[in-house]
Amino acid sequence: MPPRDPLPDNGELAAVFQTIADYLSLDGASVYRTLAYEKAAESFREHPTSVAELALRGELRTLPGVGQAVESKVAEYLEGGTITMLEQLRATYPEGVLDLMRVPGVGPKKAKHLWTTLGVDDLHSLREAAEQGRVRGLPGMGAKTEANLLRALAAAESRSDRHLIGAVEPTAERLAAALRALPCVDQADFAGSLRRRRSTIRDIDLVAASAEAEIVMDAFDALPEVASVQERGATKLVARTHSGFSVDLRVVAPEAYGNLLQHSTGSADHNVALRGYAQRSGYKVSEYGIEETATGRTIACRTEREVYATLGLPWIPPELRENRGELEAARENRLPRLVTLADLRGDLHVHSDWSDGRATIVEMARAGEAAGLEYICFCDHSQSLGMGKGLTPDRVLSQIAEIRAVGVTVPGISLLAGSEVDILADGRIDLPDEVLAQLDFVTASIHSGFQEPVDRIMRRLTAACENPHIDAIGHPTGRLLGRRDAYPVDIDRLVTLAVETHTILEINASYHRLDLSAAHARLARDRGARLMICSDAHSPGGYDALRFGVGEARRGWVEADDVVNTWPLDRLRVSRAGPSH
DNA sequence: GCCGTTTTCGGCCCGACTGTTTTCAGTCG
Repeated sequence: MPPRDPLPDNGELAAVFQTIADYLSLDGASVYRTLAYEKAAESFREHPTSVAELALRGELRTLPGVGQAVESKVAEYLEGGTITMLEQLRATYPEGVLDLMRVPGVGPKKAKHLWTTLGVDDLHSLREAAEQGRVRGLPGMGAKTEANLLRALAAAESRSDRHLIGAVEPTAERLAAALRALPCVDQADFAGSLRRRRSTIRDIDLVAASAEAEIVMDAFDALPEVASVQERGATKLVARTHSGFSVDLRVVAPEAYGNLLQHSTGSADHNVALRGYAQRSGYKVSEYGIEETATGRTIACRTEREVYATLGLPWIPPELRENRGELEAARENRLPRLVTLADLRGDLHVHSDWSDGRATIVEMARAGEAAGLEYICFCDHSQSLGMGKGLTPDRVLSQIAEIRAVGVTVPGISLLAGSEVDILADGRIDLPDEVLAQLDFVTASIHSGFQEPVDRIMRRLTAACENPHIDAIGHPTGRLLGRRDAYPVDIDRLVTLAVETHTILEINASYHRLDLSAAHARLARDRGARLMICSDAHSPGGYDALRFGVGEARRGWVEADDVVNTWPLDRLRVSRAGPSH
């Protein structure tokens, strides 16, 4: 039987094997077996080229975590679009039970129990059961569990229809590139919240410059990533991609491309404010041009810069367009000189396979060098991190030696030895001071006790900031976008503390975190706190995340000098030996 | 289920925390 056409992409294969893993955990399979399927899913997700083609060439087992069982299941899926074992699991458990496991506090055991004893088979029936007080009767589940469930469900619902920027951007980039490749298209870009670098995005806004809107829209409709077109007018269409994103495409004549790009980039608040400002200066702004009210003359702008220039303003970076003072700043010529990706000289938060990273110190060093970095700091987890992967004091000392040794063999990049040390629930730091003192740079993070009240959390953060060996606080609020809210942090007090103790606050660039958030980063920066934008890379490709961190920082009006990893290493070293240490 | 100079079986995934317990199961990182 010939393989399916078109071949499934890596994301689809990863999703299939992740689903098998989820079902197996529900089914009570061995943890190792479940983990094996998860590992295969991750391998597929991470692989840069087509996994399906790799399988057809018989080379699938070159991927880490793929053995005989996974290989034959991929083959089965490529042939028939289905896997017998998965179908059997589907027949046993309603698909909605898997959703239950994504609610914080519900794992496979509770999900299965909720289903077998209460008949709860999706999020909706879980909410009903909790509201009716039926959950608290189950063994191991009391009134508090029930209340936590309801809170988690409410939080999950309020963020349901937004996607993470890192999940959306590759699709948006491919679609924009496909438009640019059309002969009748002069220019095309994504606009909207994605261009403003918001951390979550509802839909993809695309704009194209062309005199042939019909042809552009026909071609777009025919793209392999486009699943269906819901609405279509003369210059605008709304479509859905196979990856589940909603896309708005607007086409305008090249003469007015700047107007459309500006209009579609938004935000709505920025545009309302801009139009008000324009009106007072005698202009009317729309996506088709700027009308001079006195003469009725319309000025079409090919570029966005012309739009702002026509109104007597400098170009405003998209990340600032939220009506949070950017118009006043532009008018008074005091827009910030926002930090850029090119400004970053180093990355102070990188993992290796010494803890939960997937690559060796050499591999991470080479990849950092290839990413254009001058220095990186290995901050592997300390002993309390689970999975037995955190480093004991002895292992930390061995790792320091290894980093020094590798540093000699990879001369193009400076390697620092650090740690991402846990701030334990009682405020203790997970490594003794004499070990911390050996390290070049120490970041302290909270990885447990998220439910604690704000004063307990603050006591822990205070202890970390006041420890002279600790240089930075990692992902300071612990939020996981779309999955988990921040633990309660009094950000005002944390920033004050950071300034007083010269502790750096991280903007963790992983698009699952982006923590500090833009709003918090702006507060920190206004108060003179030092920041760092770090990838938290766990693999060679992980440095890619830096651009998301830069986007979040720019939304927080952060300039290069506010960010210590834009500094040359010498300046960073001097500062570490400075007054606070 | 995967892996391998400790090698074809037996490790791998441990410790903290929460909420419910009267000694611990489930969840999370």
